[in-house]
Amino acid sequence: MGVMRSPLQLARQPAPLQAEQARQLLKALADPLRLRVLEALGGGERCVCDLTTELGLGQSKLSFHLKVLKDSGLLEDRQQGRWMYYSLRVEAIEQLRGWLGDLGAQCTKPAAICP
Amino acid sequence: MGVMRSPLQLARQPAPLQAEQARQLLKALADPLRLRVLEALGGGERCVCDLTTELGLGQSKLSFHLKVLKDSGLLEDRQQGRWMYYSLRVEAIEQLRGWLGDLGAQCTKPAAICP
DNA sequence: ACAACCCATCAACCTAAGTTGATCTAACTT
DNA sequence: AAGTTAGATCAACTTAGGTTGATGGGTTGT
Repeated sequence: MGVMRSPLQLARQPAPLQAEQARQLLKALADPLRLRVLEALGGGERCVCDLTTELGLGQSKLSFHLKVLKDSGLLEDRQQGRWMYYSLRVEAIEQLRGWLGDLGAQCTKPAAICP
Repeated sequence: MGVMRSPLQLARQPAPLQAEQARQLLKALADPLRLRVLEALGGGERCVCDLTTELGLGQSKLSFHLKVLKDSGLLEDRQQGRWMYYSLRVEAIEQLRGWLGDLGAQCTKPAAICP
């Protein structure tokens, strides 16, 4: 019984990341505003209304970035009444960490000489 | 005697990364072509001429991306005769890994309730 | 049912980032 | 010295990404 999952919806286990998946995470992380959002969410799950006031952002703007983060797999959301709660997916971060580890682990081979 | 270094030229020790520095690394990593370059460099130091043929890239294009990677601190270069050699800076990768670790470590706090 | 509220989505706009071909410099070759 | 090669840099263009204000759908409160 194979585990069905969409390309960006990462598996529950810290399965090794492929380059393209890693790139999506990296791209999502590489924005100052989104980093602020993540830092805010480091303190735990928050609703959008809190985040807007806390970060001083327009509602539409924040919504845009939350979507980017969610689509990358870094966040998950949960609706409760009329509020949306967002929280970090630590697993995604761990996977990316693992991927970076692999990248760094390679480079111990000797150099190839050019001419 | 203080250690003089430019903002993106990272220190030799795995000193903790600041958000902005991390962001530069993330942005540099978040490109498919640059990931291919890094993978190629995972095998060790390479000269530009090798990389162009190996990756099938225009010279100008590769040069552009190498500059981005170098400016972020992910690569270092070395000139020998008329060849430029590029190699991974494992330390930068380790720093980013550390930063990701810190980010993930935060989120164990309880959720704040909204209304 | 109506009003108020939370948030996602859309379209138009604006800015940043990657691509391409050309030019320029520095280092070897003969 | 003249020619060749490796690679950086530049300007013009193209594309991708972020911003803004408006609209709409779902949920709660009266």
